[in-house]
Amino acid sequence: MDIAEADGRLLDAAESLFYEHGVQAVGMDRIRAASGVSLKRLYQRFPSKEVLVEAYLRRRDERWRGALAAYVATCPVAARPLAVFDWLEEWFGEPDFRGCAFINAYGELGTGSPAVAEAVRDHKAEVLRYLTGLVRAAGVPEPGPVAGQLAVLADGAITTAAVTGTPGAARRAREAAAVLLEAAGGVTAAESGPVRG
Amino acid sequence: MDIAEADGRLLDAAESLFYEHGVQAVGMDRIRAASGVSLKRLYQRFPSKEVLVEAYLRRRDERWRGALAAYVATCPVAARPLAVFDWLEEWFGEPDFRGCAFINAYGELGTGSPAVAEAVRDHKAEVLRYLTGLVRAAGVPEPGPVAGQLAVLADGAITTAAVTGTPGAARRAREAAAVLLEAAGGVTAAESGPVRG
DNA sequence: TAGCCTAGAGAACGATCGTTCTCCGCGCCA
DNA sequence: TGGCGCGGAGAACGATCGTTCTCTAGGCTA
Repeated sequence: MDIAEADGRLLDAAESLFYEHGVQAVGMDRIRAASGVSLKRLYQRFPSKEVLVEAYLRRRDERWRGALAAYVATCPVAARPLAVFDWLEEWFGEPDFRGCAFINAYGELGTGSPAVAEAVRDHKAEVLRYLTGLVRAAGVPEPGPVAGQLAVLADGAITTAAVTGTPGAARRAREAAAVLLEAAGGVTAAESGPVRG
Repeated sequence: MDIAEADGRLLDAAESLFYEHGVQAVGMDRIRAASGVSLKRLYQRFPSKEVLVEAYLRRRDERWRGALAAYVATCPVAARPLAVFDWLEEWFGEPDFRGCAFINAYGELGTGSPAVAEAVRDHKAEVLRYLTGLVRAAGVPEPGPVAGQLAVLADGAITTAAVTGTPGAARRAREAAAVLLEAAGGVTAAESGPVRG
């Protein structure tokens, strides 16, 4: 097993275990068992648990935003801001959905680990940047405020869906986003039609 | 020290420590030290950490909703749904603000503790009930959907404010709520004026 | 004043944590 | 083929966890 594969296995195991059970509830030995990588190699590649947690968050950030962007890119430009919420609804329906990995990690470790806190802030900032681009491309003249509102709606939908265990919050957030986009933009984004349902 | 005072001191210590550092990062002995209540009495009143955590969440739920309702009740009926976000903004500015205690606890313990998960769900359900009453009293003919949207906005604002460390998300959420209320209601709730600023 | 119940202080217990160390077996180079 | 070094398995270490137990001091009743 080369280094790249070991890293991949470790981060795969870390992601599924940390996301499902929380960071503190998962010991390093459990990650060794799930990954099949020895403890020695684990500590060679990630010299402490905090480093592994940060690496887990940063890789998840890239993958999560990549999956979102790939879905959204299949929609016409004017429909893309609302398509974000369609993608969220699909995500909420997945059996292992457990809320926002970043908010969960921040709540658990934010005060104790500056590295984790920064990774979480970076993720949220990137998402806001991405949403701002979508809103601007959809024709809203001043995209900043609306993108911020959409980001708040998305975060709220994620946490609500996690706690209730149902994906309904995505629909409510989508409808709210449609109203906000129509109120703020010169384009009738809300009328561009639901991508799903 | 009688039982009531011991309970109060234990829950005070549990709340400040669990909320600031997370549940798993705080040991029972630290709660003993912060409360001044002996370990023996602690376990007499709360026979396990999970019981203490659930009691902490349920007391915080009552206090949190009580403080919100007390603030909102000082505003005219039509302005109350938006006053919720003014109260959030004040809360976000407090130095010990650390996000939503319930979402944090759920992210940390939700999959491992059904009692905690239920306490979190109960809290969110009570908040939604409260918001629905506010929206109905403000004259919106069908308050359910809008109240759900406001709940999503509030949760999103809380998590965004926690991660960014700034209270600006409350303003964005308030503006979004104003648009949604005006779009849905027969009353010009958005025009009832900001309570602050 | 003598005996008993309660409560507090803190040691003790077994488990588990993050991290390091030991030991052993297998593959590479002379 | 023989010595060497890297990697895996897992024991070991010190710390800390949730929980229980021991010991002692003090207030109440007879």
